[in-house]
Amino acid sequence: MNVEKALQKLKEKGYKRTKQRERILDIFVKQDQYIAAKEILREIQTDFPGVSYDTIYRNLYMLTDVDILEATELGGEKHFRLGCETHGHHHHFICTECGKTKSIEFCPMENLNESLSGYDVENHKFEIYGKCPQCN
Amino acid sequence: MNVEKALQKLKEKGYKRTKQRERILDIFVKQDQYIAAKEILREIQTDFPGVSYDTIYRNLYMLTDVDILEATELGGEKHFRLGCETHGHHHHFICTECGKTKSIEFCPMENLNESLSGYDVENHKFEIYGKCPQCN
DNA sequence: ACTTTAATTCGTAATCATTCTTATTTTGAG
DNA sequence: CTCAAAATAAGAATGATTACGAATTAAAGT
Repeated sequence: MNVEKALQKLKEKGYKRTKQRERILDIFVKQDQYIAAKEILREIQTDFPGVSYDTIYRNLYMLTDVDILEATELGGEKHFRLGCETHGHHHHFICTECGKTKSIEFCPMENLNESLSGYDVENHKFEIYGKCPQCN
Repeated sequence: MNVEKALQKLKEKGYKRTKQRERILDIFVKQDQYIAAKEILREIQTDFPGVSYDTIYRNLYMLTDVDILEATELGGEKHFRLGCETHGHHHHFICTECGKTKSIEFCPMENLNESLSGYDVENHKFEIYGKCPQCN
């Protein structure tokens, strides 16, 4: 996924192209890791000193909504990363030091259909935390 | 796990017995589900109108520390429940309606040791969300 | 290019969970 | 009973997130 492709997708959905949005997308395309809202803000302020949290959050949630970003909660803060489109459903190892991730091409839900009969499964979360080889 | 057993465990670790602590434990023993700090506060205030959040959090964290409670983050809020001592490491289905849980006696980490060589795994989270048979 | 209109952003205030601080109270050992 | 350590109360502080009115801007049509 690159910035232009993402903006194209947004256009199809009726969202406008703004400098701030381009910049936000740019950050995610360049960094393959989970990023907190405040880091996005800090990064963007170098170009747009006036951006507000409202703009950051509104865009992050919107981008997550249209499946350009993925969101997760790390240590009480929401973090976002570019969605992986190369493969289907999967999970992540997440480095608690640098935020970089490694895809885990395995979903534990495959193993336990029968043990949840009677339950309406809506969602699940499987994340592995630790230090990546670089940070270790 | 019952209240007396828990208090006994605390005594062994050098923690004192207080009315507030008894009451907190009581709530967890009676409710087999994840509970947010504010719900604990509300419940306790019927008996101790003056309890502060400080007391709640201090105790919840302490009880988690000594493995009497388990903690997880649900929707940006920390939630706690009585630890399941009848079995070892396991995971949970969590009802998003009532907070009740069902133990999942299966850990996905067993399946992927080799794919994470070079990574220092510190922790993991596997939770299934949905509606339990009663709420469904 | 100009106008219109709705989307978007800015600036700031409000909210909510959690943590911190200080003074006071309680517990349990001796 | 006395005392020191532990625990609590009360409220302020913090930090992430959300909300909102006013101002700006993108883009679609004229």
